[in-house]
Amino acid sequence: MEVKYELVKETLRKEILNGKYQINEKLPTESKLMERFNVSRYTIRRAVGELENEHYIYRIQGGGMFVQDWQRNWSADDTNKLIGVISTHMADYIFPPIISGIDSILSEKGYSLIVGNTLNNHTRERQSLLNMLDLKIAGLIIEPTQSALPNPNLDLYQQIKDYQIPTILFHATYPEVDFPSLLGEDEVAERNLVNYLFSLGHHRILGIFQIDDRQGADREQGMIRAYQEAGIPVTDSELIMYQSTDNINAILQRVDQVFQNANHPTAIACYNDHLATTIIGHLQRQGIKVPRDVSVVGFDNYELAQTLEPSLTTANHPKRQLGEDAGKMMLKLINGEPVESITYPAPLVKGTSTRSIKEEP
Amino acid sequence: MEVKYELVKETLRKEILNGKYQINEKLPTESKLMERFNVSRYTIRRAVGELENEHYIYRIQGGGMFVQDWQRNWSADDTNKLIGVISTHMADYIFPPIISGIDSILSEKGYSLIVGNTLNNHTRERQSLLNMLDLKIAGLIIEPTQSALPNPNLDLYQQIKDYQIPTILFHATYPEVDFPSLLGEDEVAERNLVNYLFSLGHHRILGIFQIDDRQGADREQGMIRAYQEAGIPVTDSELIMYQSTDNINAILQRVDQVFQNANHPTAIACYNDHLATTIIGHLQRQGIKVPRDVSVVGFDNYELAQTLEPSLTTANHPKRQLGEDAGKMMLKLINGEPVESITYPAPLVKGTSTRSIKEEP
DNA sequence: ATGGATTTGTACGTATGTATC
DNA sequence: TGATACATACGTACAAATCCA
Repeated sequence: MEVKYELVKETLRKEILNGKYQINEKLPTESKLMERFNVSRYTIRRAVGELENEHYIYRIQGGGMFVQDWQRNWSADDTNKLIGVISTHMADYIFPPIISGIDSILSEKGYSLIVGNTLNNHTRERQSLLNMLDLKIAGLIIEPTQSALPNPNLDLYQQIKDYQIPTILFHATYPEVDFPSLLGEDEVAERNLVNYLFSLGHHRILGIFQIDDRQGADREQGMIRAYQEAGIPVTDSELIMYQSTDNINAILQRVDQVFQNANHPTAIACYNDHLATTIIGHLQRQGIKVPRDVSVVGFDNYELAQTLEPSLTTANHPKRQLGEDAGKMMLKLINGEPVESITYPAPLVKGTSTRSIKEEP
Repeated sequence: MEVKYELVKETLRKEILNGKYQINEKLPTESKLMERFNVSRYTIRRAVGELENEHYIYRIQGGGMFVQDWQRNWSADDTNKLIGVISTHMADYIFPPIISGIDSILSEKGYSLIVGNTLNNHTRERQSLLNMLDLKIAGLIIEPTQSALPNPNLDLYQQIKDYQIPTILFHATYPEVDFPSLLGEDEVAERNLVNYLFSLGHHRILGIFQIDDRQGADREQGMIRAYQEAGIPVTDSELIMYQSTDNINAILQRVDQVFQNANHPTAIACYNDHLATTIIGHLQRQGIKVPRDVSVVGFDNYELAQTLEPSLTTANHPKRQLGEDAGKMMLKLINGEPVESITYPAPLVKGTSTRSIKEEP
C-alpha cells in the first residue's frame, strides 16, 4: 500500500464491511477525511471514487457520501433483467407449459429467463444456483430437487435469503427458508383418486410412488389416508416406493412380480402420468389390457397422456396457470409488494384408463 | 454533453469504434490530446480513465495508451458461461426437445441457457437480442423470425458478426451474415411427401403453407417442384399461402370454401404437423373424415401428432439431435475450432392420415 | 420560502515519481 | 542516459445540488 489513495480506500472499505458505518449512513465529508488522513482533496476523491465504482458507497452532489447496500447490490445497480428458473426437468413432461407461462408474464416486462434443470440431482442444483448467483439475477423461481431428502444446498438457500433475492418455490418447499410458494394439493387429490377407485369397486390397489420428492411422498400419504378413512387395511394392497435415481426397469420388474400373483391388484395408482403411461405400455406389451384387466390412475393431467388410448384418469395440474402466477408473483416481489403463496386444487380428471368392476361376478 | 470530459470521452470512443484507431494501435499522448481538445490534463485523464474502465483502451505507464481488443472481450474477460437461445416458440410443438438437446450438451460443460421466444415478431426478436448482447453472452443459437421477410434487425446481426460472438442459426439462414447453420431439407422432403401422395393416386392436392418463414416457402416450393416434375399442371390444385400473423379462423374459412366444391381436392399438404392436426380436427367436426374423405400430410414428425388417431403422415425433424448438434457446434465455435453447417434429411414417416385412392371407381 | 453555508462535481495549473523508449 | 509519457499528488477556483437556519 505504497500509494496514499489506496490506503484511504482500503481503510474506508474495511470500516464499511466491519459495520462501522451502517447502510445509508452518511460518511464523513471530503474535508473531514482530508483532515483525518492528512491528504489532499484529490487523494480523497480518487479513493471514494473507486469505492463508488465498486458499489460500496454512493454520492449525492451537495448531499454527501453514503454507504451502499453492498449486501444485495443485486438488481439495485445492475440493470440485469434476468430471472433464473431451476426445475428438475426443463423440456419434458409438464414443464414446457410451466416455463412458457412464466415467460409469457416476465418477457412482457422486459425480463429474460435463464433456465437450468437439475435432473433430480443436488450436485447439478448447486451448480445451477452458483451460476445464477454469479450472474446477479433479479429473481429465482425454483422447483426443489429431491425435496423429501435433506438438501445439502441449504447454505446457498440461506445465502439467497440473506441477500433478499426475490425467490419463489413451486411443487415443494424448504421449511428452513420460508419462501413464497406455489403448491398442488397432492395429498388431498391423491386421496380423491383412490376414493374414486374405491367407488369403482377397486379395493386392492398397487401404489407406485417416487418418494424422494415431496409431491410423491404427499401423494403416497394421500393414498394411505384414503385407506384409513375407508377403514380398509392397507395391507390388502401393495406399495412400491422408489427413488428418482432408481432404474425404471427395476420398478417394472417389481410390478411384474406383483402381477404374477393370481390375486393381483385390480388397479394401480401411479406417482404421475409419466410413470402411468410407462406402466400401461409395459403391461399392454405383456397382454395385460388397461382398463380391461387393470385400472390405472396417474397425476398431473399430462397433455400427451390425454391423447393416448386409453386416456388417463388423473388429477389436474394447473401448469400454464402456475407458470403465469409465478411470473406475476415475481414481479410483485421485485416491486417490494407483499405476496401470498398459492395452493391449487387438483380436481379429478376422468379418462378411459379406469373402469368399474362392481357388477362383476 | 455539457461537460468537457464527456465530450472528449465520447469523441475518442466513436473514433475507436469507427476504426480510426486499429486494435493495439497507440493513441495520441495526453499532451497531444490536451492540445487537440484544448483542455487540461485533468480532463484528458478523466476521459481516458473511464475509457480504460470500460475496456476500450489500456494504458502502459511510460509507454502510452492503446486500443483494447473491444471486439473480442466477450467471454474473454467475463466468465459468463451463458448461451442465448432465441426461437420463435419455446415451450410448444417441437421446440422443447430441441432446447433440451442444446441444454444436455452445454450444461455438461457448465454453461447455462438464457432463452427467449419471438412469437414470430421482429420487435420481440430485437428485444431479446439487445437483452442478450447486454449480458455479454458467450454464444447465440437462433431460429430466425419471419425468415422469408426482410429483417429489420440485420444491424444487430451485423454487430454480432463484427463482435465475433459465436452464433449458430437453425431452420433458416440470413444470407447477409453467413453464420453456421442447422437446416432441414424442406424442399426435397416436401417434394417427397407430395410424390407419395401422387403414388397413392392423389392428384388434386390443397397446399397450405405459412410463407413468411423460409421453411414454409421452401416447403411450398417443394410441392410446386413435385408438380412440375410429374408434368401435372399446378392449376389442378389449390394453394393457400398465409402469414404467421394471419388468424387461423381465416385460413379454416378458406379451407371450407375449397371443400364446398364437389370436385374438391383429395389430399391436403400442410406447412407442419401443428397446422395439420388443426385442419384435421376442423374437418372431422364437419363430418369430413381423414383419411376416408381426404388424406392429410404434415411436416416435422411432432410427437403428439403420432399418438393421435389418425397418426400423421409427415416428414421427420431431428429435434433433439439438432439440439445436441447445435450444442456441440457451439462448443467448437467457442474453442475457435472450425465448424461445418449441417443439413438434415427429412425422411417420410408414413402414418394413417393418408390412404390410396387408386383402386376406386 | 429564501438565502447562505455546506458538500460534491468539474476544471486548471503545477510538481514530482516512475516506467518506457 | 535523456527524453517521453503515464501516475500520483497538492492547491485552487468555480459550478451545482443540497441542507438548514
